[in-house]
Amino acid sequence: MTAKSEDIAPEHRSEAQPGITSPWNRPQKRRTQPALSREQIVAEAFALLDSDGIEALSMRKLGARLNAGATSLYTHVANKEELLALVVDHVFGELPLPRVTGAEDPEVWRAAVMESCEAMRATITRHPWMVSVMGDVGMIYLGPNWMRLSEALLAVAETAGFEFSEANDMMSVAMGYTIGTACVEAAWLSALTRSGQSEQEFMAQMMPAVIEATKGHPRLHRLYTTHVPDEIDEGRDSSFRRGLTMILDGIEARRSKA
Amino acid sequence: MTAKSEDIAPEHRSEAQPGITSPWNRPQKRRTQPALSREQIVAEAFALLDSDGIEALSMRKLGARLNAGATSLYTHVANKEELLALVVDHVFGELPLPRVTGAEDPEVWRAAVMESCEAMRATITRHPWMVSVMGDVGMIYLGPNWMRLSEALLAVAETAGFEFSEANDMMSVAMGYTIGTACVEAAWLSALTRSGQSEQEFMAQMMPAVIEATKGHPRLHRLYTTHVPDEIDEGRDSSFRRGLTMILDGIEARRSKA
DNA sequence: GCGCCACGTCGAACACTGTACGGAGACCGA
DNA sequence: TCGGTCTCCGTACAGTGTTCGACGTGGCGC
Repeated sequence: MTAKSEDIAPEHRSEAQPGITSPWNRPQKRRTQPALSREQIVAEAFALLDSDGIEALSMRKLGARLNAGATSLYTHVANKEELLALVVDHVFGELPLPRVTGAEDPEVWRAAVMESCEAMRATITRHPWMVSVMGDVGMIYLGPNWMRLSEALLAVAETAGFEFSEANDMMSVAMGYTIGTACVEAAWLSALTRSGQSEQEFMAQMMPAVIEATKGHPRLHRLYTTHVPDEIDEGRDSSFRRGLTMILDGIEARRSKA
Repeated sequence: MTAKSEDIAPEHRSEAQPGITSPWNRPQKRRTQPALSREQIVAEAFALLDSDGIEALSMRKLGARLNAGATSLYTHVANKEELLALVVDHVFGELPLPRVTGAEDPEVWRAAVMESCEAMRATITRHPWMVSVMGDVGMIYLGPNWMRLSEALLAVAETAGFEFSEANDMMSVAMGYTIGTACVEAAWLSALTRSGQSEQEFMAQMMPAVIEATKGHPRLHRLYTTHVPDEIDEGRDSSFRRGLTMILDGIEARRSKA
């Protein structure tokens, strides 16, 4: 489990009693198998990102959490960017795959796409550091979990009767909207988290700046002062769902026209 | 213009001819006004980002390009994050505002929204570093240029006859889709740029990995092997436009139903 | 004219970062 | 028993963002 002193409790490490060798501090049976693994590293990086955010993830801190040296990680991971790519795909692994069976029914495929998009959005907003990461990591669209999800969505669209290129269009529109919206929301949420305040407090504190900034912009002024406050949290959920519904309407209309 | 030697051409700097004082190298009229300005710094950061990418932007390098010390920047900008926020809004300043007049005509408002979204997407893909930046910078939605644009889009929707909250929904759907799509594209483009190859070369080199990754995913395999190659560049443009059209269809349908 | 103060600039320093390199130890097959 | 290979990690390097204090200058009150 640990790397520096395998299977020995911390209080019995050789550093604690230098020079003396006893049955308790003598390193025994060292490393029959690698102490670190890629999965372990990715999982711990994930946990660190979730608890302390993106700026807290350094190779040294991650190594420390694994009871390992910073440079040990490089035998399992090429560099930090690759690690981040692995973590992102790991997160996508949390997402449930949409059900394909029965997708001939418009109600069913719409619900399937809707659920997938909502799950994706929930995942991104639950792990707001993903927004920073996705910008730095160019290639995440070849990760196994992302591919599984894409394939399943294409299968849903195909079963629903979409032409191949239509299915592709549908998927990129729905996912594009989902990712864009979720990223904007996540940026807000991570600013919120960094401030350490509740959303109400944060907005109250932000209010003077908002009023100043919306000077000369009556519609935005109205939007920020009257519209936002009364639908603070699930307002975002329903807004997202409304948008996605409109998009699916557009997709369906286009198909029935053809 | 420069900080170390104001208004003296580079070839006449005192470092070039140490000891000798002549009318050309003698520092004259030192600093009647601050040598650096926020606008200057933002503009130079913008240029540096465009030419060398996000990882090349450091306070020291930026200072050097302005013939100034790194720490001098901090009198004009609180920290790097604030600088990035300023740069992002500076980029949004490039965007043309949509024309509001005549937006009662469905053809007109659709074209206006379309043009704004296409301009936004073009800007993000032309400056791919924006993707990395938007993740780190929480608060960019109070920048003057972003506000100008949002207000104008709301005005278009209002003129088109949308209810206030409908107008807001429309804007967030269209912009969410645009930002999401553009970010995905920009991530690809910046990976492409980093590789230093043409898109064809890059894809050819990537092909084995793609084929490996799409094993067991027949639809993705077909998508990546037959669909992409023949629409390499403006394929993305037309794909984006198709998606946006479908979205606007959905928006319009929802409105006429109500 | 003189003194003073505020302001913009910057060198040095601090605490960190990612990662290349080489050594050290332990396992496995011969 | 002897390499060879694999994993781990201490050290080191080049860089990062940012703080602090010093320094020179220009403008202002007197």
